[in-house]
Amino acid sequence: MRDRNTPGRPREFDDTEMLRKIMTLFWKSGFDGVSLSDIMKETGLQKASLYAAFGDKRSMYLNALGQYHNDVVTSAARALRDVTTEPATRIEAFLKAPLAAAETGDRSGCFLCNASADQADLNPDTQAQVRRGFEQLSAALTVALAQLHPDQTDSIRGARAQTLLALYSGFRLLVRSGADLTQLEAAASEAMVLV
Amino acid sequence: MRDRNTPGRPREFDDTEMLRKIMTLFWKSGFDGVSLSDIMKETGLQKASLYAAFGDKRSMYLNALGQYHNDVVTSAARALRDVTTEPATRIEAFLKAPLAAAETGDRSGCFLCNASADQADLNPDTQAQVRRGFEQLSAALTVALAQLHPDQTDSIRGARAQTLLALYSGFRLLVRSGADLTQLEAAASEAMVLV
DNA sequence: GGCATTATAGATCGATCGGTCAAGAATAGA
DNA sequence: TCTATTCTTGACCGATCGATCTATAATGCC
Repeated sequence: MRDRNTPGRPREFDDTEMLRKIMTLFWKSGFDGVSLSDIMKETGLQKASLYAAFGDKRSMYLNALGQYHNDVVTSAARALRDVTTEPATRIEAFLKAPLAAAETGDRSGCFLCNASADQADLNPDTQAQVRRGFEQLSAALTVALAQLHPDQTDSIRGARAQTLLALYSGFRLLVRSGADLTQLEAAASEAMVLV
Repeated sequence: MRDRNTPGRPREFDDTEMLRKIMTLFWKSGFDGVSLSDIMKETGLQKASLYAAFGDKRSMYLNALGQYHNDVVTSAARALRDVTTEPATRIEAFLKAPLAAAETGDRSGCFLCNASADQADLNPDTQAQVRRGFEQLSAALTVALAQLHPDQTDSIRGARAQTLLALYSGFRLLVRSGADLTQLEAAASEAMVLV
Protein backbone atom coordinates (compact mmCIF):
# COMPACT_ATOMS: atom_id res chain seq x y z
CA MET A 1 0.00 0.00 0.00
CA ARG A 2 2.78 2.46 0.88
CA ASP A 3 6.37 2.78 -0.13
CA ARG A 4 8.99 2.52 2.55
CA ASN A 5 11.04 5.51 3.69
CA THR A 6 7.87 7.50 3.92
CA PRO A 7 7.73 9.78 6.94
CA GLY A 8 5.73 8.88 9.99
CA ARG A 9 5.29 5.81 12.11
CA PRO A 10 5.71 2.66 10.06
CA ARG A 11 2.88 0.18 9.73
CA GLU A 12 3.32 -2.76 12.07
CA PHE A 13 1.68 -5.38 9.88
CA ASP A 14 1.94 -6.71 6.36
CA ASP A 15 -0.97 -5.56 4.24
CA THR A 16 -1.13 -8.65 2.05
CA GLU A 17 -0.93 -11.02 4.98
CA MET A 18 -3.86 -9.29 6.68
CA LEU A 19 -5.79 -9.13 3.44
CA ARG A 20 -5.50 -12.88 3.13
CA LYS A 21 -7.00 -13.29 6.58
CA ILE A 22 -9.82 -10.95 5.67
CA MET A 23 -10.29 -12.88 2.43
CA THR A 24 -10.85 -16.19 4.21
CA LEU A 25 -13.48 -14.58 6.41
CA PHE A 26 -15.50 -13.12 3.54
CA TRP A 27 -14.96 -16.26 1.50
CA LYS A 28 -16.46 -18.44 4.19
CA SER A 29 -19.23 -16.22 5.50
CA GLY A 30 -20.08 -13.64 2.85
CA PHE A 31 -20.24 -9.87 3.10
CA ASP A 32 -22.98 -9.48 5.66
CA GLY A 33 -21.87 -12.56 7.55
CA VAL A 34 -18.65 -10.87 8.59
CA SER A 35 -18.60 -7.99 11.06
CA LEU A 36 -15.83 -5.54 11.74
CA SER A 37 -15.29 -7.18 15.11
CA ASP A 38 -14.79 -10.51 13.35
CA ILE A 39 -12.13 -8.88 11.21
CA MET A 40 -10.51 -7.27 14.23
CA LYS A 41 -10.40 -10.61 15.99
CA GLU A 42 -8.97 -12.45 13.00
CA THR A 43 -6.32 -9.87 12.12
CA GLY A 44 -5.54 -8.66 15.62
CA LEU A 45 -5.76 -5.09 14.34
CA GLN A 46 -7.77 -2.20 15.66
CA LYS A 47 -10.67 -0.84 13.71
CA ALA A 48 -9.01 2.44 12.82
CA SER A 49 -5.94 0.66 11.47
CA LEU A 50 -8.15 -1.44 9.24
CA TYR A 51 -10.00 1.59 7.92
CA ALA A 52 -6.74 3.45 7.32
CA ALA A 53 -5.24 0.55 5.42
CA PHE A 54 -8.17 -0.79 3.43
CA GLY A 55 -10.98 1.75 3.51
CA ASP A 56 -14.51 0.90 4.54
CA LYS A 57 -16.05 -2.54 4.76
CA ARG A 58 -17.13 -2.73 1.14
CA SER A 59 -13.66 -1.73 0.10
CA MET A 60 -12.20 -4.44 2.32
CA TYR A 61 -14.45 -6.94 0.59
CA LEU A 62 -13.35 -5.78 -2.84
CA ASN A 63 -9.71 -5.88 -1.80
CA ALA A 64 -10.23 -9.40 -0.49
CA LEU A 65 -11.79 -10.37 -3.80
CA GLY A 66 -8.78 -8.86 -5.56
CA GLN A 67 -6.48 -10.90 -3.35
CA TYR A 68 -8.41 -14.03 -4.29
CA HIS A 69 -7.93 -13.11 -7.91
CA ASN A 70 -4.18 -12.71 -7.42
CA ASP A 71 -3.76 -15.85 -5.36
CA VAL A 72 -6.30 -18.43 -6.41
CA VAL A 73 -7.67 -17.48 -9.81
CA THR A 74 -4.29 -16.59 -11.26
CA SER A 75 -2.67 -19.83 -10.14
CA ALA A 76 -5.57 -21.90 -11.46
CA ALA A 77 -5.30 -20.12 -14.79
CA ARG A 78 -1.55 -20.65 -14.84
CA ALA A 79 -2.00 -24.37 -14.24
CA LEU A 80 -4.46 -24.54 -17.11
CA ARG A 81 -1.89 -22.97 -19.44
CA ASP A 82 1.04 -25.05 -18.24
CA VAL A 83 2.26 -26.89 -21.32
CA THR A 84 4.41 -29.38 -19.40
CA THR A 85 1.35 -31.60 -18.89
CA GLU A 86 -1.33 -32.85 -21.26
CA PRO A 87 -4.18 -30.40 -21.93
CA ALA A 88 -6.83 -32.97 -21.07
CA THR A 89 -5.09 -33.72 -17.79
CA ARG A 90 -4.99 -30.04 -16.92
CA ILE A 91 -8.67 -29.61 -17.65
CA GLU A 92 -9.61 -32.66 -15.65
CA ALA A 93 -7.55 -31.42 -12.72
CA PHE A 94 -9.32 -28.08 -12.92
CA LEU A 95 -12.71 -29.74 -13.01
CA LYS A 96 -11.92 -31.98 -10.09
CA ALA A 97 -10.26 -29.32 -7.97
CA PRO A 98 -13.51 -28.63 -6.10
CA LEU A 99 -13.78 -32.31 -5.21
CA ALA A 100 -10.13 -32.61 -4.24
CA ALA A 101 -10.57 -29.64 -1.95
CA ALA A 102 -13.66 -31.19 -0.43
CA GLU A 103 -11.78 -34.37 0.34
CA THR A 104 -9.40 -32.42 2.51
CA GLY A 105 -12.41 -31.09 4.37
CA ASP A 106 -12.55 -27.76 2.57
CA ARG A 107 -16.13 -27.14 1.56
CA SER A 108 -15.95 -23.37 1.47
CA GLY A 109 -16.43 -23.41 -2.28
CA CYS A 110 -15.19 -20.75 -4.64
CA PHE A 111 -15.07 -17.15 -3.48
CA LEU A 112 -16.13 -15.95 -6.93
CA CYS A 113 -19.13 -18.26 -6.87
CA ASN A 114 -20.11 -17.30 -3.36
CA ALA A 115 -19.68 -13.63 -4.13
CA SER A 116 -21.87 -14.02 -7.15
CA ALA A 117 -24.71 -15.51 -5.17
CA ASP A 118 -24.11 -13.19 -2.26
CA GLN A 119 -23.39 -9.80 -3.65
CA ALA A 120 -23.45 -9.61 -7.42
CA ASP A 121 -26.89 -8.05 -7.73
CA LEU A 122 -26.25 -5.51 -5.04
CA ASN A 123 -22.91 -4.03 -5.94
CA PRO A 124 -21.63 -3.27 -9.46
CA ASP A 125 -17.98 -3.25 -8.41
CA THR A 126 -18.29 -6.71 -6.94
CA GLN A 127 -20.04 -7.95 -10.05
CA ALA A 128 -17.27 -6.56 -12.23
CA GLN A 129 -14.61 -8.20 -10.09
CA VAL A 130 -16.43 -11.54 -10.19
CA ARG A 131 -16.79 -11.39 -13.95
CA ARG A 132 -13.11 -10.58 -14.34
CA GLY A 133 -12.25 -13.74 -12.43
CA PHE A 134 -14.60 -15.91 -14.45
CA GLU A 135 -13.29 -14.46 -17.69
CA GLN A 136 -9.71 -15.20 -16.74
CA LEU A 137 -10.63 -18.80 -16.01
CA SER A 138 -12.62 -19.04 -19.22
CA ALA A 139 -9.72 -17.66 -21.25
CA ALA A 140 -7.32 -20.17 -19.71
CA LEU A 141 -9.76 -23.00 -20.44
CA THR A 142 -9.99 -21.84 -24.04
CA VAL A 143 -6.21 -21.98 -24.36
CA ALA A 144 -6.10 -25.53 -23.05
CA LEU A 145 -8.93 -26.55 -25.37
CA ALA A 146 -7.11 -24.99 -28.31
CA GLN A 147 -4.03 -27.08 -27.55
CA LEU A 148 -6.20 -30.17 -27.38
CA HIS A 149 -8.25 -29.48 -30.53
CA PRO A 150 -6.31 -27.13 -32.81
CA ASP A 151 -8.87 -27.64 -35.56
CA GLN A 152 -11.95 -26.48 -33.60
CA THR A 153 -13.48 -23.11 -34.32
CA ASP A 154 -13.16 -20.33 -31.80
CA SER A 155 -16.88 -20.20 -31.14
CA ILE A 156 -17.08 -23.90 -30.33
CA ARG A 157 -14.11 -23.60 -28.03
CA GLY A 158 -15.70 -20.62 -26.35
CA ALA A 159 -18.90 -22.51 -25.76
CA ARG A 160 -17.01 -25.52 -24.39
CA ALA A 161 -15.03 -23.29 -22.08
CA GLN A 162 -18.26 -21.79 -20.75
CA THR A 163 -19.67 -25.24 -20.22
CA LEU A 164 -16.63 -26.33 -18.27
CA LEU A 165 -16.74 -23.15 -16.22
CA ALA A 166 -20.40 -23.72 -15.43
CA LEU A 167 -19.62 -27.29 -14.42
CA TYR A 168 -16.78 -26.13 -12.21
CA SER A 169 -19.01 -23.57 -10.52
CA GLY A 170 -21.75 -26.12 -10.11
CA PHE A 171 -19.41 -28.60 -8.47
CA ARG A 172 -18.20 -25.92 -6.09
CA LEU A 173 -21.76 -25.16 -5.18
CA LEU A 174 -22.94 -28.73 -4.80
CA VAL A 175 -19.93 -29.52 -2.66
CA ARG A 176 -20.72 -26.58 -0.44
CA SER A 177 -24.28 -27.78 -0.08
CA GLY A 178 -22.96 -31.08 1.24
CA ALA A 179 -23.53 -33.30 -1.78
CA ASP A 180 -22.13 -36.82 -1.93
CA LEU A 181 -18.53 -36.69 -3.12
CA THR A 182 -18.23 -40.07 -4.81
CA GLN A 183 -21.22 -39.31 -6.98
CA LEU A 184 -19.71 -35.98 -7.94
CA GLU A 185 -16.41 -37.69 -8.78
CA ALA A 186 -18.24 -39.97 -11.16
CA ALA A 187 -20.04 -36.99 -12.65
CA ALA A 188 -16.78 -35.15 -13.25
CA SER A 189 -15.28 -38.17 -14.97
CA GLU A 190 -18.38 -38.53 -17.14
CA ALA A 191 -18.22 -34.87 -18.04
CA MET A 192 -14.76 -35.29 -19.51
CA VAL A 193 -16.39 -36.46 -22.75
CA LEU A 194 -17.02 -32.74 -23.23
CA VAL A 195 -13.39 -31.79 -23.66
CA MET B 1 -50.88 -22.52 9.57
CA ARG B 2 -54.12 -22.70 11.55
CA ASP B 3 -57.45 -24.36 10.95
CA ARG B 4 -60.48 -22.17 10.61
CA ASN B 5 -63.19 -22.01 13.29
CA THR B 6 -60.50 -21.64 15.87
CA PRO B 7 -61.37 -19.20 18.64
CA GLY B 8 -60.01 -15.68 18.71
CA ARG B 9 -59.57 -12.95 16.20
CA PRO B 10 -59.01 -14.33 12.71
CA ARG B 11 -55.78 -13.66 10.83
CA GLU B 12 -56.21 -10.88 8.29
CA PHE B 13 -53.74 -12.21 5.71
CA ASP B 14 -53.02 -15.38 3.81
CA ASP B 15 -49.97 -17.16 5.18
CA THR B 16 -48.84 -18.64 1.88
CA GLU B 17 -49.23 -15.38 0.02
CA MET B 18 -47.07 -13.55 2.56
CA LEU B 19 -44.55 -16.38 2.60
CA ARG B 20 -44.14 -15.99 -1.15
CA LYS B 21 -43.36 -12.32 -0.68
CA ILE B 22 -40.84 -13.16 2.01
CA MET B 23 -39.39 -15.81 -0.28
CA THR B 24 -38.66 -13.34 -3.07
CA LEU B 25 -36.86 -11.08 -0.62
CA PHE B 26 -34.54 -13.78 0.74
CA TRP B 27 -34.10 -15.21 -2.73
CA LYS B 28 -32.87 -11.92 -4.08
CA SER B 29 -30.86 -10.62 -1.16
CA GLY B 30 -29.92 -13.54 1.07
CA PHE B 31 -30.46 -14.02 4.78
CA ASP B 32 -28.43 -11.14 6.13
CA GLY B 33 -29.37 -8.91 3.24
CA VAL B 34 -32.99 -8.80 4.37
CA SER B 35 -34.05 -7.02 7.54
CA LEU B 36 -37.27 -7.34 9.45
CA SER B 37 -38.23 -3.86 8.30
CA ASP B 38 -37.77 -4.99 4.68
CA ILE B 39 -40.17 -7.83 5.37
CA MET B 40 -42.63 -5.51 7.08
CA LYS B 41 -42.54 -3.18 4.10
CA GLU B 42 -42.97 -5.95 1.56
CA THR B 43 -45.76 -7.77 3.37
CA GLY B 44 -47.48 -4.77 4.94
CA LEU B 45 -47.58 -6.66 8.22
CA GLN B 46 -46.42 -5.60 11.65
CA LYS B 47 -43.45 -7.24 13.23
CA ALA B 48 -45.44 -9.00 15.93
CA SER B 49 -47.78 -10.53 13.36
CA LEU B 50 -44.82 -11.89 11.44
CA TYR B 51 -43.28 -13.40 14.53
CA ALA B 52 -46.59 -14.93 15.58
CA ALA B 53 -47.15 -16.47 12.15
CA PHE B 54 -43.68 -17.62 11.14
CA GLY B 55 -41.42 -17.55 14.18
CA ASP B 56 -38.10 -15.79 14.26
CA LYS B 57 -36.08 -14.63 11.28
CA ARG B 58 -34.24 -17.90 10.72
CA SER B 59 -37.55 -19.70 10.80
CA MET B 60 -38.95 -17.27 8.24
CA TYR B 61 -35.99 -18.05 6.00
CA LEU B 62 -36.52 -21.78 6.34
CA ASN B 63 -40.23 -21.39 5.67
CA ALA B 64 -39.40 -19.34 2.58
CA LEU B 65 -37.04 -22.06 1.42
CA GLY B 66 -39.82 -24.59 1.94
CA GLN B 67 -42.16 -22.45 -0.12
CA TYR B 68 -39.56 -22.37 -2.89
CA HIS B 69 -39.43 -26.13 -2.72
CA ASN B 70 -43.21 -26.40 -3.02
CA ASP B 71 -43.51 -23.84 -5.79
CA VAL B 72 -40.40 -23.88 -7.94
CA VAL B 73 -38.53 -27.12 -7.31
CA THR B 74 -41.64 -29.26 -7.41
CA SER B 75 -42.89 -27.80 -10.67
CA ALA B 76 -39.45 -28.15 -12.28
CA ALA B 77 -39.33 -31.77 -11.19
CA ARG B 78 -42.83 -32.35 -12.49
CA ALA B 79 -41.89 -30.94 -15.88
CA LEU B 80 -38.90 -33.24 -16.01
CA ARG B 81 -41.16 -36.23 -15.44
CA ASP B 82 -43.88 -35.16 -17.84
CA VAL B 83 -44.10 -37.97 -20.39
CA THR B 84 -46.13 -35.97 -22.91
CA THR B 85 -42.91 -34.50 -24.33
CA GLU B 86 -39.63 -36.08 -25.36
CA PRO B 87 -37.16 -36.73 -22.52
CA ALA B 88 -34.34 -34.92 -24.32
CA THR B 89 -36.59 -31.91 -24.85
CA ARG B 90 -37.49 -31.84 -21.18
CA ILE B 91 -33.86 -32.00 -20.10
CA GLU B 92 -32.86 -29.30 -22.53
CA ALA B 93 -35.66 -27.09 -21.28
CA PHE B 94 -34.48 -27.65 -17.71
CA LEU B 95 -30.91 -26.83 -18.62
CA LYS B 96 -31.89 -23.69 -20.48
CA ALA B 97 -34.39 -22.48 -17.90
CA PRO B 98 -31.75 -20.26 -16.26
CA LEU B 99 -31.06 -18.61 -19.60
CA ALA B 100 -34.72 -18.23 -20.49
CA ALA B 101 -35.28 -16.56 -17.14
CA ALA B 102 -32.34 -14.25 -17.74
CA GLU B 103 -33.77 -13.18 -21.08
CA THR B 104 -36.85 -11.89 -19.33
CA GLY B 105 -34.57 -9.85 -17.12
CA ASP B 106 -34.64 -12.24 -14.19
CA ARG B 107 -31.08 -12.75 -13.00
CA SER B 108 -31.90 -13.62 -9.42
CA GLY B 109 -30.64 -17.14 -9.96
CA CYS B 110 -31.81 -20.16 -8.05
CA PHE B 111 -32.80 -19.82 -4.42
CA LEU B 112 -31.25 -23.20 -3.60
CA CYS B 113 -27.98 -22.14 -5.19
CA ASN B 114 -27.94 -18.78 -3.47
CA ALA B 115 -28.82 -20.34 -0.16
CA SER B 116 -26.01 -22.80 -0.58
CA ALA B 117 -23.45 -20.09 -1.10
CA ASP B 118 -25.02 -17.85 1.47
CA GLN B 119 -26.00 -19.99 4.40
CA ALA B 120 -25.20 -23.64 3.97
CA ASP B 121 -22.10 -23.67 6.14
CA LEU B 122 -23.70 -21.73 8.92
CA ASN B 123 -26.98 -23.50 9.48
CA PRO B 124 -27.60 -27.25 9.34
CA ASP B 125 -31.34 -26.86 8.78
CA THR B 126 -30.74 -24.69 5.75
CA GLN B 127 -28.21 -27.13 4.40
CA ALA B 128 -30.65 -30.01 4.80
CA GLN B 129 -33.38 -28.06 3.02
CA VAL B 130 -31.05 -27.18 0.16
CA ARG B 131 -29.93 -30.77 -0.25
CA ARG B 132 -33.53 -31.94 -0.30
CA GLY B 133 -34.21 -29.61 -3.21
CA PHE B 134 -31.16 -30.71 -5.15
CA GLU B 135 -31.99 -34.35 -4.56
CA GLN B 136 -35.50 -33.90 -5.85
CA LEU B 137 -34.17 -32.31 -9.02
CA SER B 138 -31.55 -35.01 -9.37
CA ALA B 139 -34.15 -37.74 -8.99
CA ALA B 140 -36.35 -36.17 -11.65
CA LEU B 141 -33.37 -35.86 -13.99
CA THR B 142 -32.59 -39.53 -13.43
CA VAL B 143 -36.14 -40.45 -14.40
CA ALA B 144 -35.92 -38.48 -17.63
CA LEU B 145 -32.54 -40.03 -18.42
CA ALA B 146 -33.94 -43.50 -17.79
CA GLN B 147 -36.70 -42.86 -20.30
CA LEU B 148 -34.13 -41.69 -22.81
CA HIS B 149 -31.62 -44.51 -22.26
CA PRO B 150 -33.42 -47.52 -20.78
CA ASP B 151 -30.28 -49.63 -21.20
CA GLN B 152 -27.94 -47.46 -19.12
CA THR B 153 -26.88 -48.56 -15.67
CA ASP B 154 -28.20 -46.75 -12.64
CA SER B 155 -24.78 -45.52 -11.62
CA ILE B 156 -24.11 -43.95 -15.02
CA ARG B 157 -27.51 -42.30 -14.97
CA GLY B 158 -26.83 -41.03 -11.48
CA ALA B 159 -23.55 -39.51 -12.53
CA ARG B 160 -25.15 -37.90 -15.59
CA ALA B 161 -27.90 -36.47 -13.45
CA GLN B 162 -25.33 -34.94 -11.12
CA THR B 163 -23.47 -33.49 -14.08
CA LEU B 164 -26.63 -31.91 -15.42
CA LEU B 165 -27.50 -30.57 -12.00
CA ALA B 166 -24.03 -29.06 -11.65
CA LEU B 167 -24.39 -27.49 -15.09
CA TYR B 168 -27.77 -26.09 -14.19
CA SER B 169 -26.41 -24.59 -10.98
CA GLY B 170 -23.42 -23.22 -12.80
CA PHE B 171 -25.59 -21.53 -15.39
CA ARG B 172 -27.71 -20.00 -12.68
CA LEU B 173 -24.60 -18.67 -11.04
CA LEU B 174 -22.93 -17.38 -14.19
CA VAL B 175 -26.14 -15.67 -15.21
CA ARG B 176 -26.34 -13.99 -11.85
CA SER B 177 -22.79 -12.80 -12.21
CA GLY B 178 -23.76 -11.08 -15.44
CA ALA B 179 -22.19 -13.43 -17.97
CA ASP B 180 -22.90 -13.10 -21.69
CA LEU B 181 -26.16 -14.89 -22.49
CA THR B 182 -25.51 -15.87 -26.11
CA GLN B 183 -22.31 -17.62 -25.11
CA LEU B 184 -24.15 -19.47 -22.38
CA GLU B 185 -26.86 -20.50 -24.85
CA ALA B 186 -24.21 -22.02 -27.06
CA ALA B 187 -22.69 -23.75 -24.08
CA ALA B 188 -26.02 -25.26 -23.07
CA SER B 189 -26.58 -26.56 -26.59
CA GLU B 190 -23.11 -28.05 -26.63
CA ALA B 191 -23.70 -29.66 -23.28
CA MET B 192 -26.66 -31.60 -24.67
CA VAL B 193 -24.21 -34.19 -25.99
CA LEU B 194 -24.14 -35.32 -22.37
CA VAL B 195 -27.70 -36.55 -22.27
C1' DG C 1 -73.86 -10.38 26.48
C1' DG C 2 -69.74 -12.39 28.73
C1' DC C 3 -65.58 -14.99 28.39
C1' DA C 4 -61.63 -17.12 26.47
C1' DT C 5 -58.61 -16.74 22.78
C1' DT C 6 -56.02 -14.80 19.10
C1' DA C 7 -54.38 -10.92 16.03
C1' DT C 8 -53.01 -6.27 15.38
C1' DA C 9 -50.70 -1.88 16.22
C1' DG C 10 -47.06 0.66 18.07
C1' DA C 11 -43.73 1.64 21.54
C1' DT C 12 -39.66 -0.06 23.29
C1' DC C 13 -35.66 -3.05 24.46
C1' DG C 14 -30.55 -4.16 24.69
C1' DA C 15 -27.09 -5.55 21.45
C1' DT C 16 -24.57 -4.85 17.69
C1' DC C 17 -23.67 -2.69 13.46
C1' DG C 18 -20.30 0.32 10.52
C1' DG C 19 -17.73 4.23 11.13
C1' DT C 20 -15.21 8.28 13.49
C1' DC C 21 -12.43 10.87 16.83
C1' DA C 22 -8.87 12.43 20.03
C1' DA C 23 -4.67 11.38 22.20
C1' DG C 24 -0.40 9.18 22.34
C1' DA C 25 3.46 6.46 20.16
C1' DA C 26 6.84 5.82 16.51
C1' DT C 27 9.31 7.04 12.64
C1' DA C 28 12.09 10.23 8.77
C1' DG C 29 14.25 14.27 7.70
C1' DA C 30 16.27 18.58 9.22
C1' DT D 1 16.82 17.41 19.23
C1' DC D 2 12.91 19.24 17.01
C1' DT D 3 9.17 18.98 13.70
C1' DA D 4 6.10 16.93 10.43
C1' DT D 5 3.86 12.87 9.32
C1' DT D 6 1.82 8.44 10.02
C1' DC D 7 0.10 4.66 12.80
C1' DT D 8 -2.11 2.60 16.98
C1' DT D 9 -5.19 2.52 20.75
C1' DG D 10 -9.54 2.71 22.88
C1' DA D 11 -13.46 5.36 23.66
C1' DC D 12 -17.34 6.88 21.37
C1' DC D 13 -21.17 7.94 17.86
C1' DG D 14 -25.87 7.47 15.74
C1' DA D 15 -28.33 4.02 13.26
C1' DT D 16 -30.18 -0.22 12.81
C1' DC D 17 -30.55 -4.87 14.07
C1' DG D 18 -33.74 -8.80 15.82
C1' DA D 19 -36.93 -9.44 19.25
C1' DT D 20 -40.43 -8.45 22.99
C1' DC D 21 -44.22 -6.25 25.54
C1' DT D 22 -48.50 -3.88 26.36
C1' DA D 23 -52.80 -2.40 25.07
C1' DT D 24 -56.54 -2.87 22.06
C1' DA D 25 -59.53 -4.98 18.49
C1' DA D 26 -61.90 -8.93 16.66
C1' DT D 27 -63.61 -13.38 16.68
C1' DG D 28 -65.99 -18.33 18.41
C1' DC D 29 -68.31 -20.46 21.96
C1' DC D 30 -71.36 -20.59 25.90
